[in-house]
Amino acid sequence: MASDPSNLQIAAAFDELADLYELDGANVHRVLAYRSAAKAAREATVSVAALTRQGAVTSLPGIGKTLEEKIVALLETGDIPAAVKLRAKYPAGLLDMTRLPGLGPKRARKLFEELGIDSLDALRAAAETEGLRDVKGFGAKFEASVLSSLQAGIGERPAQRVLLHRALEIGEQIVAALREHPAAERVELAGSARRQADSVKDLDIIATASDPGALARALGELDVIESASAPNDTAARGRTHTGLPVDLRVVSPDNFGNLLQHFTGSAAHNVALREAAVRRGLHVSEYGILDDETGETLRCATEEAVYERLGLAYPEPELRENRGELSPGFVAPQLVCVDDLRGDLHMHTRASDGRDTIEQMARAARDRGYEYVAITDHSATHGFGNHVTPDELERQIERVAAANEIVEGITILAGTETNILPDGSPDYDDELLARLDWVIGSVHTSFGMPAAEMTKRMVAAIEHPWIDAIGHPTGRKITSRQPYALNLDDVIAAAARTGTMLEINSAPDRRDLDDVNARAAAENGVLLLVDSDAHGADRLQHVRWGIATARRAWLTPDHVANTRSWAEFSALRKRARATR
DNA sequence: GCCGTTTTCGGCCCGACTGTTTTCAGTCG
Repeated sequence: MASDPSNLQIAAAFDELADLYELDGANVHRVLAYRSAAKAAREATVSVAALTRQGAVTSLPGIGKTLEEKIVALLETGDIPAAVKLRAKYPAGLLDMTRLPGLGPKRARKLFEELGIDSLDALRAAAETEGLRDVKGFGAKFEASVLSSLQAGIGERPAQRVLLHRALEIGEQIVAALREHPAAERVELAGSARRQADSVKDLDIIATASDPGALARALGELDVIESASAPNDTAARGRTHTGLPVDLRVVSPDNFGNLLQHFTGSAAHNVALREAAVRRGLHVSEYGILDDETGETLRCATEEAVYERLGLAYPEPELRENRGELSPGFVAPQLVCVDDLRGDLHMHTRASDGRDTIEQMARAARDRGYEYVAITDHSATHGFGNHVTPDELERQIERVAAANEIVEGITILAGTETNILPDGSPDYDDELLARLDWVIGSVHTSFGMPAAEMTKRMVAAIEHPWIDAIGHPTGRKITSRQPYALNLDDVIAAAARTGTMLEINSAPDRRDLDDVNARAAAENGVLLLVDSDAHGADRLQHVRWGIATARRAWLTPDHVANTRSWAEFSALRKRARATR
């Protein structure tokens, strides 16, 4: 029997239903209910399928009786009857069509019903023969826009998202350059980049200036900008040479807080914020806060003023995802930051696929202010010529001992990133693992196992007496690889039970665990690690991305094991507890 | 379709832009 659908699969089913109902012309709030349920499933910290079997799924926000029935159908039959019915009614090509600018579900459906257009190809053909203008509400400009969009490849695939580190590399340059401009006063990055999301689709910048028009025009003159237009004195829109859209808004200083808050989002946060405001007789927009009673609009120079007027504690941008930061009892956590880290427990050297030596890595770590590092090269079965045989690992232990003599001011741990074999065992003998100072276990092979087997494999590794931590626990790559099938609630429970740490791997394309799962782990008493997984000394700084995820997971320094001193951290390792 | 200091029905965020219209619905962020 097939295994239960994952939370991501259930979320995808709800998103599909939202799309289909929207095409079907359903009430917008009903469509929103499905999208909100998809978000709830995506962000649930336990298995939604399991929750459904326990009859408790309606405890999730936005999931009621009807959606519960839909999940039950998905569990029992593998599909949802309403989706089957609607798929038969609306060809999949209609959804591709709605990716074109100016063509939403209503208009796509109209073209389908009146002209039988059911794909991008059919749409192109109709636009080329000027057939679209026969339909009321469509004209020549729309035909031209369709052809131009298709020419540009829009619609072929969903809009490309750029990994955060790539976007910030450019975004921070743009902000720094604009700040240098003589007309600039305040310049801040907003949007998902400011929230440190996994990936972004554009950059939003909010500014104040003594000469707004001059600053707006300055965007187009930056080296990183390929082309830009400044339609008026308060806005500019451009594109970087890498194709990333950039929006700049220049606002009056007494309104800066409203705009920055509005454009930082997230959309879900802003919707919930405005709903909370309405309950207090207030209406929030990017222009201010309108008071029903007085009819007056309060303009805010700072974001803090916006939240204060609404009677809400100020949430750091990383928390603004409507995951509890607007709840009445919200108390802003003291989020962990890069400077809190005192060690890095996952990095590679030339012994496997790293570029630098043990000493180089250790010196670079010491220069960052760390007290300890673990050298964790890939293990015996890693392959690609990057593996460390058992003999080689013994020599590596000696090399680490030697490096400890040479490099002062930091403790270097002899470690490994051992492969977790399909049966859950590590690929070195226990005696060898016992001689190390530190062991990370990671899955690098057999990603395709069913959830039940993969979970068993992972739990076995967690229960291993010498495996201190699990590296990149879900195997996801943000834009290129789905996490492997895994019951993370079982993994988290096992980690909590055994005192095994779970890593937030900081590689910018991993950030694994992700924000939602890392938060769940912490809430269940698991200690998280923020590791660089650096393959060179210049990559130790990647912890910035792991810290970004940790902050989005609401983590304080207490939740992160490697914010502790060596004396404290050392005692948390399984080998230290075993010999106590 | 969800939800409840507006509790079992009737609400459910805000504003700009656009093309096609003669006053706005649909789309977008």
